[in-house]
Amino acid sequence: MEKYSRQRQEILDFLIESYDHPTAEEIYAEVKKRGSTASKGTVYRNLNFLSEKGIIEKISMLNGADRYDYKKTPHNHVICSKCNKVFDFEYNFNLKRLRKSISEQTEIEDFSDYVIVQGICKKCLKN
Amino acid sequence: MEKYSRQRQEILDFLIESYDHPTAEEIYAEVKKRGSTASKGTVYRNLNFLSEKGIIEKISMLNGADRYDYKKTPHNHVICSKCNKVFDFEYNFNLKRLRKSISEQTEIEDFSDYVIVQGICKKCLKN
DNA sequence: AACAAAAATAGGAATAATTCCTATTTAGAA
DNA sequence: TTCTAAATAGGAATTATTCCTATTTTTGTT
Repeated sequence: MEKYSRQRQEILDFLIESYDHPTAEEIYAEVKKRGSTASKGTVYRNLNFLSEKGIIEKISMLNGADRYDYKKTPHNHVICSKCNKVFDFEYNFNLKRLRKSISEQTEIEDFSDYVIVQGICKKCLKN
Repeated sequence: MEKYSRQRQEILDFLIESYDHPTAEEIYAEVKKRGSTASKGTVYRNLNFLSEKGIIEKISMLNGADRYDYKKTPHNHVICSKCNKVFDFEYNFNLKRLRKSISEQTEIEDFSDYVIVQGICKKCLKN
């Protein structure tokens, strides 16, 4: 019996059409611009709600604010540790084998269906 | 011409013998306990310094403070998204193929030599 | 050993990101 | 339409981290 408030829907709608992994602040600014009454607290609460439900993904950054991504099709993330830009990539990890290996070595049992890699982007390499 | 101050050395020494990916706060508390004069600012400054040099790794958390890890031998991290515990694991990713694939799909060119996976640990699954 | 310059420190203020609080409003079920 | 749980607004509070500046330390040079 989910109560989907107007605000929650507006936040989700924006994420669905976003392709650039916005921060909570950016999401707040954009939905406000579009006329939403959502407060900052509401934005954070809903981002957490949606990511706990597995509808969106919260991406933890090495520096600066977390970013959010609607889970369209399964994909992985690679993050530039200098400028914080997040890129999507697809890759056929052998997930079954990977999970087996991890659960043999650690206490982790339930897995995300994506992987995170860090690196440095072309632009930042030049500077 | 590296200047390795006493404080920097104390911080690094503690990380070298740590196996549990402590936060800056925990590192600060522990080196203080051992008699270091290091201030919190110094701890943060040195953690950033050491991770920029590639000597330690800064691990970005989904919630709560970042964690730090001395780079002993190359290994990957899997993080429990509930309790934030970080586990090490080894896995033979085909890094060459993975990197080629990522750089074909994104702007990333320079890569970290490890991968991050998220999941939920046994203990948290029970609750 | 003494000196100078660059680098690093202490300690606290400032900032950034996020969560928490409470009175009010709203969504959805009956 | 009414009721109640859930959600909201808006701001205060908290947490994590960076920044600031006067002082101290380190290291290379004599």
